Formats: sequence, structure tokens, C-alpha cells
Amino acid sequence: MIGNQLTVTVDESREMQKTKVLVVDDDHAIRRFLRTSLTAHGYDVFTTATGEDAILQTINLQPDLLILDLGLPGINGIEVTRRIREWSQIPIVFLSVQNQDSDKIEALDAGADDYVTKPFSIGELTARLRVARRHMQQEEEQLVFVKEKLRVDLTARVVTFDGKEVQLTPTEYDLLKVLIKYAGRVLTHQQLLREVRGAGAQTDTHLLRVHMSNLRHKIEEDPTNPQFILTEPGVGYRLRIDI
Amino acid sequence: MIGNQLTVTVDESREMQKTKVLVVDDDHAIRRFLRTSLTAHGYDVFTTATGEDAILQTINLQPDLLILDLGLPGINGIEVTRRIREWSQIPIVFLSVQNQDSDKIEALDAGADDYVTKPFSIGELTARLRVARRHMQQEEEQLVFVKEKLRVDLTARVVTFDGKEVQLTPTEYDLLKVLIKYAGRVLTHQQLLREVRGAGAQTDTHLLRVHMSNLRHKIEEDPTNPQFILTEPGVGYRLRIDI
DNA sequence: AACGGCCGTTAAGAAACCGTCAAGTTTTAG
DNA sequence: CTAAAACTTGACGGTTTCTTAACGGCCGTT
Repeated sequence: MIGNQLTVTVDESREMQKTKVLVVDDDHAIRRFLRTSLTAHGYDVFTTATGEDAILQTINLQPDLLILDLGLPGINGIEVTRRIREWSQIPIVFLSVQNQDSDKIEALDAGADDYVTKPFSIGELTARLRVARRHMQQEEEQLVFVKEKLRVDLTARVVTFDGKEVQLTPTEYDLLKVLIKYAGRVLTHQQLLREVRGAGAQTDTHLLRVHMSNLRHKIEEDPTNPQFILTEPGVGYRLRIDI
Repeated sequence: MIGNQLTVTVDESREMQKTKVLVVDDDHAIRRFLRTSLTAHGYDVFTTATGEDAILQTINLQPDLLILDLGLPGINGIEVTRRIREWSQIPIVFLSVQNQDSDKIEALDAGADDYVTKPFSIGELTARLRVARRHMQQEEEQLVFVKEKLRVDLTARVVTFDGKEVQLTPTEYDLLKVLIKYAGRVLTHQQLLREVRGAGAQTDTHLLRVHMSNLRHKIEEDPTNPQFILTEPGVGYRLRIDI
């Protein structure tokens, strides 16, 4: 009786916490190694060998994490990443062999979150998985910013005003992003410039004024009388929030 | 046995709460008056008559508060303040007579926390002592200051009065910020001006009056009868706080 | 009662700041 | 390598903020 109760309790609590991870690798040995060691670390592990199946399984299983071998036969890991990123923000950690930097960069650009170089320890991998997952959860806090006619999709990096998509330059988007991140707070010229240029940026407020002007003409109904980006004379700017 | 234990416990707790205060005055009548009345208010009172002894006693007794007569024989109260401030941040409240503004300012600039003008009531003195001590205790910086209808968010740099946003100029905000930082304490004209302009600012009290007037019109219900920013004639300003 | 110090208020000129347009330069994409 | 996009810089007019000056009220002293 007592033993039974205990078992049930433990099972339930584990099931709640268990993270579903899909392992994609054509090497049978690696699949088996990851299945056993990740299961021992408390993950709920699924495996597949091909890129096509990886995409299908991601749709069906809705895993919380994806571990992807870069050197897959057929459509490779980079292509898998690119296709999944079109509709999902699932954290993707890929496995690569050494001396494959160009592929690593390409994969990260395609939307992968991190990579682990073979050979790797299981501790290193699980550490990367935890970071990727935590990063994912933080991003989820605020995926889309909506206020009146303005809509900013921070995951897709799409900005629409009054339903129509507006094209922002990288600088304009970065400025808007940091304003949204600290919505309601006054950001000094220096803080904003630091976000746009490198950390060692000197205070060139004039540059900021030009960018803000351009940004306002894209997302404000009447740039003369801004509703979103407010000026704090002598200090900086802030995104208006309603109290 | 039990009685003994109880007695010890109570004594210890009282001993923990009691605030040690050192009174320095050459007038024997004032020493005696302060000893009796402050003891009645729960303070642990020590007295001395000279500045030299005040410094020695501060080292030996490690009091929590210092009450200092400005007109001491020998080294005067200002000099005592200056010397103690070289190594201690103990709150110092001094006693002065009227028409001694220049000495008050000098003592405050030397690092004293507050003053009481003779003749004074014991209630007024203990109130000042509580403020001075409270400021000492709260080391960490305040993030949001709220008092009645006034709300100052120091991280967002947003000020609201009665729920409505108030637009402060950089100078006005800086003044309010330093008043909040030293809430309850008197800040001399010079100390306030130093915060607004560079360190090498001459005492142009008139400039301060204009800024304070503008600030009051923004955050006071009735600027004629200010509830927050109080004027200390001849000395400076202070932000009123309730203990 | 007149005077002088101190304070608050208002107004006006000076200085600093901001937004916009336009032209020049660098970076990116094809 | 070329063209387009993005970034940067400069100039100009309008606005906000700062500073200075002048006026009137309050209070204590002469």
C-alpha cells in the first residue's frame, strides 16, 4: 500500500516536470547513448534518424527541445532548422564535429540556439539544454507587443501598423525593441545608443534624433504628436504606457 | 528559576532596542533636561560638556546618535562634526540659537544631519532624532517614493501626482531626487545647487528659488502651502516625511 | 512707519535641445 | 562590381529649458 502510493506520487511529479526532447541523428550509437543518458537525467526522450522525420515528429510530439545532428543524410540539420523556424520557436541545440565553423555559423543564423561539439560529455549537453530552455521561457514572456494600431512581433521580427506591415531598418528595430523591453521607463540617450552601436559609443544624441524621427514616421500616426515614443527633453526617450 | 530567566530575557530585549545617545552641551541645565526627558522617551543617555570629550566618548561609547550644542567652548560643534565625519557616519543633530544661520549652514555642510533651534520641545527633538536615525538605517537605495498623491518612480524616472503624469525638467527632477534621497533632512542651498550644477557652483540661492517654485507648482496641490517641499528659512529646503 | 533681508512668483531673453530635410558615406545584397 | 539600402553627418527652424531680472509679500528691526 505505502509503496504503491509513493510510486504514484513520484511518477506524477516527474511527469509534470519532464521535458520532451527529440534527438535527431543518423548514428545509431549516438541515438542510444543520448536516449539512455538523457532519460537518466529526467528527460522524456524520442529519437529519429532523418531530417524529414524530424520535422514530422516535431509537429506530432510537440517536444520542448530539439537535438539535431548537423551532418544528416538527405536534408541536413541547417535546412531542418530553417524549416522548423518558420513556424516554431522550439529551442534547437545541434551536434557538430570539430572544424566545422562555417556550418555552425550557418546553423546559428538559421535560428539554432546553441551547439555542442563532438565528442561531448553528457553534463555539457544537459547544461546547454537547460540554458536553451530557460532562454526560450524568458522569450515567451513577451512575444508580441500590441498597443492600439501598433503591433510588434518580437519573435518573427515583424512590425505592423494599422494592419499594414512596416519595414524597419536594423537600427530602428533595435531601438524599438529596447523601448518595448523597458516600456514605461525613460531610457537615456546613452542607454539607447549603447543598444544600437557598440558598448563604447559616445553620446551623439543627434544621431539618435535622426533614427527616432525615421522610426516615428513609420509607426506614428502623426509624428508631430507622437503617441508611442515620447521625448524626455534633456534626458532621452520612453515608450508610453497607460497607467 | 523561571523568574530569573524571564527577567534576563526582558532586560536583553530592552537593551537591544535602546538607542544610545550622547548629549554634548556646556550648559548644565540643558544636559540635565535632555537626560531626564530623553531617558523618559526610552533613550540610553550619556552627557558631556566639551568638544574634546565628545570625540573621545563617541569613540568609547559608540553611541547611535549625537546631540551637539553649536556654541561649545573650546573646539565648537562645527569642528567636532568635521572631525567625527572623518571616520564615522553617526547621525548628528545639533542645537542652535536663532539668528545663527551661517553656523547652521556650516554645520550641515560639515556633515551634520539636522538641527533644532532653541528653545525647542522634546517632541520636536525626538522626531528629528527618529528621522536622522531612520536615514542611517536604510542603507539600500529607494526605488519608488510614495507619499500621499505624489509618486516618484526612480527607476523609470516617472513622476505622477494624483495619478496623472507630471513632466519634470532635468533640473527639477534632479532636485526632487536628492530631496528624496535625504528625505526629512535639511539640505542647504549649496548642497542642492551642487547637485544641479557642477561641483564648482557658487551659491546663487535665487536660481534655486525659481526651480523650487516651478517644481512646487507641478507636485504640490497648493504651492502657497507646500506639503512636501518645506522651506527652511536662511538655510535651505527639506522634504517632509512622517515618522 | 520706513527699511532691509528673505522668499515666491512672473516674465523675457539666452542657451540648449529637438525634429526634419537633404546630402554624403558606408554597408549590404545580388 | 554595381545598385540599393542603411547609416552618418551637416544645416536650419521650432520648441523647451535655463538663467537673469524685476516686482510684491512677509517679517523683524530701526
